[in-house]
Amino acid sequence: MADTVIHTERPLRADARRNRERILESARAVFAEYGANAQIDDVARQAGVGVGTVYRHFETKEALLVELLREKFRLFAARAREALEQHGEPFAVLEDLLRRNAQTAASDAAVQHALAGAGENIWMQAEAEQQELVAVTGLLIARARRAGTIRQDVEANDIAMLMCGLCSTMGGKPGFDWRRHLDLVIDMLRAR
Amino acid sequence: MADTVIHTERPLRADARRNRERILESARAVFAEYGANAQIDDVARQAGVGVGTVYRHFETKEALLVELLREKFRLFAARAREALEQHGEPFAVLEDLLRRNAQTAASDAAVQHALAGAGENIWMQAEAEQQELVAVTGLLIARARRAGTIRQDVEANDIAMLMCGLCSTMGGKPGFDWRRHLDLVIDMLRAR
DNA sequence: CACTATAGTGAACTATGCTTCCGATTGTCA
DNA sequence: TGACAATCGGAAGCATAGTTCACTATAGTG
Repeated sequence: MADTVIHTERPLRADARRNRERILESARAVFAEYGANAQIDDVARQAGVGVGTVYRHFETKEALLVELLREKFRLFAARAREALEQHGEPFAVLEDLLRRNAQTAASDAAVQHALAGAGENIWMQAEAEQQELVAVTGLLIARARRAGTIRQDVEANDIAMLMCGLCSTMGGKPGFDWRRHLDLVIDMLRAR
Repeated sequence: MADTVIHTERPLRADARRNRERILESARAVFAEYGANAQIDDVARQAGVGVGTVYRHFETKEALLVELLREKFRLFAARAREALEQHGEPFAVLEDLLRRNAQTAASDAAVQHALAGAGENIWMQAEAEQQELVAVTGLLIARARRAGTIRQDVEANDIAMLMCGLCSTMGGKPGFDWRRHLDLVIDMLRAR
């Protein structure tokens, strides 16, 4: 709503388009490494532009973070759609998807932050993309359910919650090994 | 370590003792309701003391949050020890414990925040208490394992991670129902 | 009851980091 | 190429919230 730009969008000037892309690129890197606490100034510096330029392209810092989270959800959804094309054993396909997504989340502190619970606001603003992801995941689950290889009572939102939970263990708390934990969780999802 | 006060502690003056208790009480309430973002000023106001007084008792805001988290871990550990005394079916005892702890976490936004991944620093400073909790949980698991009612490959840290994960789903993200999720998780822990 | 060490108070200070603003630049188009 | 609108830059402006400190109040003690 707040970002549904209406006024007929004229094409961006060449330099503006270039800068917008650079800013997103740097933001991806900076927030991935330092989490949502990284500063706009850092993003700007890394992109080789002034802060003002960042603000020309993104209303607020939050808007930038939201855009990045949306990107990630879109990526996850795209992967899920791909998975849907595959003809292997449905549970195995799902498992592979989860592992890949976990790996992606593990290398992005901002995503962990958003999924792990803090960053409510940001999550909310990416709801459409998240819903889309849940929808596709639902199809994958349905298929595995039909094959009888996944617990019958698992729903798409459970997968979402488990992945969010997994993200909350990625921060490096001593004794916590998310890979091991993911192995367990995946095995727990299997049909008995 | 950082808080192992050495200089022979003389007993607090009566008003100081009273205020310290009031501050903790208010902090529990305020942080539980508004999370770790609540302000020291709010804690002070609620406690009916000046900010300076809060700082007389707690070096920093973080120190206060750490103390509260420690309290929670001590509570969880105490419950776990109680559970160890009980003679019911070991898995059922563990299940009951998890449900009660989840409920406690659900009513405390600061705990959710700390467990869900943000608040690394705070978590680290409560490590001793957390380790103690993991240790006792280990005993409960061992018992259930002997009874053959829990998955043989579950470890105490897995329970910890699952609970942290659960906390990350409590923030009220649309479509996420932590109670339902807990039911699933608990059932997934059962021996096949 | 007087004295003093301990404790309390809260306005002021400070640090951090997001956001704005306006003069300088630069693409675009006639 | 000239003109101008779009864009950029980054110092300065603000807002927030944690923390300090100089002064006042009071519990404990002889």
